Amino acid sequence: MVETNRRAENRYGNRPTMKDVAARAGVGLKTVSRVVNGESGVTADTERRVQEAIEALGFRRNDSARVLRKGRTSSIGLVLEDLADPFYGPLSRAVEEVARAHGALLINGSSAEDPDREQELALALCARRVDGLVIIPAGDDHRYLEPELRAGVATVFVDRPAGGIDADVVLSDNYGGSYTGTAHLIAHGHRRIGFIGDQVGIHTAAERLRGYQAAMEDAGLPVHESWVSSGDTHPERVRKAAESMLTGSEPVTALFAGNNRVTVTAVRVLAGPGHHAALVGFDDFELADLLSPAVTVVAQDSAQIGRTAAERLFRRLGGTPLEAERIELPVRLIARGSGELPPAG
Amino acid sequence: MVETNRRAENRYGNRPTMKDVAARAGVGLKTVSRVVNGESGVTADTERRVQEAIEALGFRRNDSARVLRKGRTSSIGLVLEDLADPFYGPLSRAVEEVARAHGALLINGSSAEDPDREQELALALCARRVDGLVIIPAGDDHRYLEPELRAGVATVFVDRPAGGIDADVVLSDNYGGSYTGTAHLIAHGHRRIGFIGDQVGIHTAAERLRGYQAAMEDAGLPVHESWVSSGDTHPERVRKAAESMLTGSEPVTALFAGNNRVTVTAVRVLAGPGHHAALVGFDDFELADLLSPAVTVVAQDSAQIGRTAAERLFRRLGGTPLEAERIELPVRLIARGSGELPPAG
DNA sequence: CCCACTCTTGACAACGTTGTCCAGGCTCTA
DNA sequence: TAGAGCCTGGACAACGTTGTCAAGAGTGGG
Repeated sequence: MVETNRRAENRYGNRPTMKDVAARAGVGLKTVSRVVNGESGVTADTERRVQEAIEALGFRRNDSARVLRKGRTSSIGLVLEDLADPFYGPLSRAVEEVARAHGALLINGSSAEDPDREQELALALCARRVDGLVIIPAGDDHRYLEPELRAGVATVFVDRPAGGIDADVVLSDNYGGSYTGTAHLIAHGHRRIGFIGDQVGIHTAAERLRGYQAAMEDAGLPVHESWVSSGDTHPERVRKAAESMLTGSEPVTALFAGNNRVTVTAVRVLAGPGHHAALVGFDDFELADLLSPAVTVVAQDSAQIGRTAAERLFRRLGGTPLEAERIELPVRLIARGSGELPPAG
Repeated sequence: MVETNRRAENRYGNRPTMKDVAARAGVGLKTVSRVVNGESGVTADTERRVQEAIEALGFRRNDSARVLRKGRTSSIGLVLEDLADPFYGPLSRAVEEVARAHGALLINGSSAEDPDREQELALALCARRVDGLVIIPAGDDHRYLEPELRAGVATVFVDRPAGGIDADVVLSDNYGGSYTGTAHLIAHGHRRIGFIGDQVGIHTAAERLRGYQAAMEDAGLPVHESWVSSGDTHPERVRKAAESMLTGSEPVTALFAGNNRVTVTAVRVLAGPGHHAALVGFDDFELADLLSPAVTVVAQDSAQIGRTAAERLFRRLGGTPLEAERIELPVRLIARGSGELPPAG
């Protein structure tokens, strides 16, 4: 009686177990296990009886118990910034596809760019004993993962290197892409070019800024301090930054936007009255080609990044011993028009 | 020796357990459990010793074992069509936020609109013993979930009702939205309006088609058979459909696009030379306001849909007994210009 | 006809955690 | 100072599964 109560309270629905199936089919526990896992060594007749019992009871194997016994969960974790960001959708999907090909499920969570939340999430995933982790870092100290790495949790970082630990990282050629994009503007006659990017604490943002600066310097162009704006990518801040660059005492004739969100805001500003400037943005986005002018971008392939990271992770899981490596993927300048506007005042 | 080997082979890294922590701290197993779970009844001194041992060994509780014992996983599953689709990003994120507020993790997977894959995923999630499921159906028979529902897995469907079982569903007013969008075109003088939608087997697609037809009928307008095209949303098919409607013997002067992917393709077609027509699309999309003409849409709030579904799910998990319910969320016509083009030939 | 072998089957322990329950030591009061 | 009561800590079983191992049934060859 007490036993019954406890079960009814604690557990949902009191699901049938292999024991129940075994009892109903009149076979041993292990035989049920064999059938459920498609192992050999069960006669057709026995298997049929077991299958019938499974059907009748609506049995479904409890993977928690299985995991406990086997030590592998066949699931991997993905910590990203924001699932709703169009950059991460394809990335996440690509990771999922690779995981699926390896028979693994994907558990993911958004850090909302908060380092504490990143850590909380990553550790929660480790507590679930995911086999591996793909992390898009929000923070810059990942020593909290040391025990996990030692315990064999395969870990690959994406978009930015890990801080304080030695781990794989897959990222785009941010510096080179930014350099190329800026050079594109210079090649079309621009000499006063503004840069609006994300907070410099973020690795990608810093790299992209560096690429812009190098391109300017290599072209012998000065960079007026009012031409560089780094900070959060909130539309209002970006809008103000863009407007002051376009109307200041040293007005720019072109803008380089440090990421997709900045680019979109920049497009909106430039669509406003009286603002004419060329534009190149980092990250491609849907419909960029249909705007007028169509927006020239430095495109990174987020699906490719996700795929690369996930494949690396499964190679590690497969047992291949690998040194921590930095894998840099190329980016591609897609010229569509907005970068070719002449710097006519 | 044999024991050691087995562990080293099967398990990753041989993580420390509470037993190891207990041994190192010189306390009992249960005391470690108490410290880890923040339970009372442990002196400050004992707690400190245990904490030190945890730090030193890099112990992290194994949630699989915990789940096995407790019967609840504090995780929910989300089965959607494609994480990379911009409609599902915000939805997924919203579900995640609600889950987070309830201390649960989100496991998600893409069905790729394949019913078999949907089932495979949903059942895999059930095997992990997720506490609840949010499903965007790809198939139309969900009786395979009956044992799970009986076992207490809270389940909420999104976007389309479940087939063959009695379950909650959260969806947009597809019929009404489509009716309103079509009526908007009619109000601006269009009499020959084409409809391009997804496969009619899909509930939302059928409802939207119905809305279009009703609006036409209520306005006393005939619907020429060549004006309706249903099928997959592959750009090439949509492009052909649109072009034949625009250039056929009964050319349309306006298009109603049944979902965001169709809308985008339609925009591309209309941007081509010689094609002039008004356009209203179902689903809003980023930058719709920056195109020329800006695209008028019937917008559904995917984040709101996700939030509503997840909240419903957690109310069920909280123990509130609820009848299966159909929750229909309103949609909103956002007039931006492309719907107001006059039907001038 | 018996032995050796194979094939099927089931008993049992273990995975790492938490709930139950009891023991021992302490404090406080009469 | 003895007894009652409280607080801390630990032994043990159980969660549902799988790996190990051994027993029993059946088969074929000598």
